[in-house]
Amino acid sequence: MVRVRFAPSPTGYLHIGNARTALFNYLFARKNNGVFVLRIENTDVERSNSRFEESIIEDLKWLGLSWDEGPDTGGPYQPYRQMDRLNLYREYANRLLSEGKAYRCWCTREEIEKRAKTGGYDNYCRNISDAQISKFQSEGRKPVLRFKVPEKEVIVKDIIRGTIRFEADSINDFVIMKSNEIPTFHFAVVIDDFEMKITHVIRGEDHLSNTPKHILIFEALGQTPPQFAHMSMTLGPDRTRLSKRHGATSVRQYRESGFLSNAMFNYLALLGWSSKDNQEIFSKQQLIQEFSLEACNKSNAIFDPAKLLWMNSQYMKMKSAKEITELSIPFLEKAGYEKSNIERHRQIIEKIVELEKEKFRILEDVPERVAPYITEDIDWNLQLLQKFGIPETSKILSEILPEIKKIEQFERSAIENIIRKFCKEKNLKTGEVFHPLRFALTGMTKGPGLFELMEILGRDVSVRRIEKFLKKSMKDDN
RNA sequence: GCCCCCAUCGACUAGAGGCCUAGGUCACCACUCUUUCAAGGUGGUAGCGCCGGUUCGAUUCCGGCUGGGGGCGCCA
Repeated sequence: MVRVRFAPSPTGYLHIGNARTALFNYLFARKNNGVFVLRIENTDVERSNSRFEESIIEDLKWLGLSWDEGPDTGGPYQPYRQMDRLNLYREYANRLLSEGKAYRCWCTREEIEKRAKTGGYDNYCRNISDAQISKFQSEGRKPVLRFKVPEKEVIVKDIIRGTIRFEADSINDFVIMKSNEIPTFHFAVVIDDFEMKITHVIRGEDHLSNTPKHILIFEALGQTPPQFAHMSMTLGPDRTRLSKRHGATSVRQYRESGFLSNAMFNYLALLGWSSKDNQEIFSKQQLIQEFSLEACNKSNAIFDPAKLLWMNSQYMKMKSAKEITELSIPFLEKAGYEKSNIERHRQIIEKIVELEKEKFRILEDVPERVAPYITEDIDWNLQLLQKFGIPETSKILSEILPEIKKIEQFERSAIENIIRKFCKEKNLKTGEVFHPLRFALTGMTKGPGLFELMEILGRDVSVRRIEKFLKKSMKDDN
């Protein structure tokens, strides 16, 4: 039975890179009918914050990465939390201590730095006398527990990278229990991974160099290490680690600017993994079907928001107008429209969305294009009409207005007939009429087809807007 | 400083010795479609880091160099 885990530390929002790690774990678990575990690694009491834990969980859910297990609380699955498992770590730590595989170290950071020229700790406390220990104790020092690293070469067998050897003396005795009796990452991960019967550790390459430490702990505890798969890292455009200065790097930020969960899911899967047949758009099911660790790329990948944007536009097209409308509501509210106003215009919004759907890249694109249809006051920026000439277009509009008023069935084909007839009679190019008309009606130089647009607006609103526009353009002209 | 990983268009990648005149996608450019903005269609620019081997033949195998990334914390 395949069992994998995603183990974020709640020290910030869910990062794009972490989300990708979570995704790969998830895909691997689902592909193999395995179990996906979420474990919150909150042993850094200084930096951990439950606020971040909550946001990470929300974002994982949003991405559709659901986990399958949790501590026994009776309710829906909670994640495992390391701070709830301290007794467990202490138990194993004591065992290593009593077996002589770990020892107490009393050194201060300053002392270590002073002694060691390069590299880290010099294993000073491995063999100190009882007298020294009493002295340290009497000074009130709190010891840490260090792992006694055996002198042996460690071989890491990695699914993605193959076999990697680490020299015998490349690792110093490292801390496994801090002086506050909380385990360090290296220790807690190992204990949890075998306690949770994790079969495959899929994580970022930044942990590759730490893996020998982990393997050594597994061995000291008489456990067989899980299989490892170290994924390439996600970098920013300047090839350095993706970080805040690269702009939006959290899942949350993309979510809030109107990216679709499925698009993000799909895009992230393509970062460091690809199918053999050039396919780029995958449903979640297809991704689960096709995914394999062996097909993962070894080299680091640069996160490209432009391709994400394209991917998102593809998913926007796939959604129905109804869905897009529904999803847009928060963005319309954010753009300043009252909830009641949005509800009142719901049908109209949906119609516009239907017409404009393939033009949206993200949900945040919706409000602008929907605006003229849910608000009364149009703010005409006459500059935009400059190339047609304000006086000329005003003349055309005042001439066509009576014709529009006369249309009985105010629906697109009737409107089209009248307007095209008008163009012909006046010997005008269609563009000379269509563009000013669209502008007068919506205040925009872009939008749906003119006739569809007018049908949606209705005769009353259309007439009123043209009249209002004429009034404004005359005034500006003088 | 020591250790580890990586190396194909600007980006994501296909390629697992001859199928490569290096393929696809994003971005970019041009053309096209068109009542606008888009979308779409067609085409284009652009890449195997360098030096040695191995081989009849290297993008593909080996070594070195260079470059990039990561690790060496009482952070995870």
